[in-house]
Amino acid sequence: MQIYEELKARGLIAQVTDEPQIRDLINNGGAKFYIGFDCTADSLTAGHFMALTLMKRLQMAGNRPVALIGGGTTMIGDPSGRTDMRKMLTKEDIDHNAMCFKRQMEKFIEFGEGKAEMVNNADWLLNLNYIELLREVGTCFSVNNMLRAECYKQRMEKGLSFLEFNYMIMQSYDFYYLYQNHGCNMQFGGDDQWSNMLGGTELIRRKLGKDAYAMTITLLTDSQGKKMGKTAGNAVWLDPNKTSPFEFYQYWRNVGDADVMKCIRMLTFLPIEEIEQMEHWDPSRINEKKELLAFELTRLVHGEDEANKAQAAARALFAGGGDDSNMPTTELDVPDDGMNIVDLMVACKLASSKGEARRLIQQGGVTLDGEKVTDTYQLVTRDALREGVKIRKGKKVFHRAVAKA
RNA sequence: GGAUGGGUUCCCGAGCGGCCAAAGGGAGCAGACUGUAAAUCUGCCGUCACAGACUUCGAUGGUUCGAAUCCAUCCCCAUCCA
Repeated sequence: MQIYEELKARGLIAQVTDEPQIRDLINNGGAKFYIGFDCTADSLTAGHFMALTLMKRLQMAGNRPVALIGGGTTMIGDPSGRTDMRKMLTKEDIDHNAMCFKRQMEKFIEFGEGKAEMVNNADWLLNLNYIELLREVGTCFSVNNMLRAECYKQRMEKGLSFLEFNYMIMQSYDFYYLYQNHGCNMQFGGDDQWSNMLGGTELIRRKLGKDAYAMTITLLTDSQGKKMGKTAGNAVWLDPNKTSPFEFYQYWRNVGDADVMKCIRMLTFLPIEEIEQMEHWDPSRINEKKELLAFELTRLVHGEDEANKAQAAARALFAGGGDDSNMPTTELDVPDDGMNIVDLMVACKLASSKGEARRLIQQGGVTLDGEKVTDTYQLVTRDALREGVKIRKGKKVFHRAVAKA
């Protein structure tokens, strides 16, 4: 099976500008494609992960990936899929974030001579001259058309600033620039990027009379149509300091039944034939699939060792057994007379306030070393903490607290 | 620049002088049921020294025994007019 067919079989392709051309191009390794990443945070998320896997898949098929870090576009902020303006980031924050992105990507994709390239659009966007730009590319954009784009339509009611309105032009310019200076003939992105991407192919056609291609990947949504890769409104990060490998594993271990196969198909590198086989597994093996998904993804992001540890920890905790050495742990400075359970929970970030910690205890949701906590004043001695105690919040959150040596 | 309607707790959205830490919904958390799933039901859902106290309703001042609610100024947003 060739790469285009494989992507299709995995359900990754959402929209394409010219299917026969694109198929031909990527199946023959003739594409040099880019994906842009706006650096709005200091770590990539599970959402970006899919884009990274796509780069890798295409790279394995002989195509050349270009990872574009949006040091320039982040200065503006993409209004697509947003109901209000993004927080404005400072140049320093953006640079810092771009560095973090770079480091994470390098772990996953091979950069270097003849391999993947990494560019930062700050390098060309930041020095643009307003009047020149207007005369050069401004003439190629029809405001009437832009306003018809879905991404702006949604914003017509809530309000859209001129700053954000220009995002599409900047992204289009990126493609135009990369086409000319890096030989990029294709752009990939999430399907919320579709109109921005078309802006680029259009610009290239008008300015250069050449064809460039665009293709979007299906956003990973759960069976209810919600974007995946978030817990409680927070992103699942790829940075182990922000989302530990254990938590990362757990996120995927807990996906809904209806979403497992979709995730395996879209995110893992298991051969497509093997995945088709799994479709026919007995329904009782559903948890096997979830473990497989969680393990595979953790392995890809954090490495084999971490994946093994996370899996061992999860099995120990949920299937009984004693190996709790890989549980998320907080080291604390403990006073001589010990710590109150409530304070302990706040210190371990298991509760965001003491009130919340108390509530959890009152509702019977807290277990300390296997014993249900009933008293909000319960003291945990320093000796106990020196050994380390196991706190369980609810059904699934396990945490170890240990006194600093 | 003018006219009108707005800015309420994570989000949407009621409240329009005391009964308001503020209806309702969503999200989230916990409990029950389960399979570390979904659906459902129950409870919780500003902070603390949790009896009670303290801080919050765009900002700042003011009126009042008392303000999210009234007044003034300012900032921001939407719609229409320029």
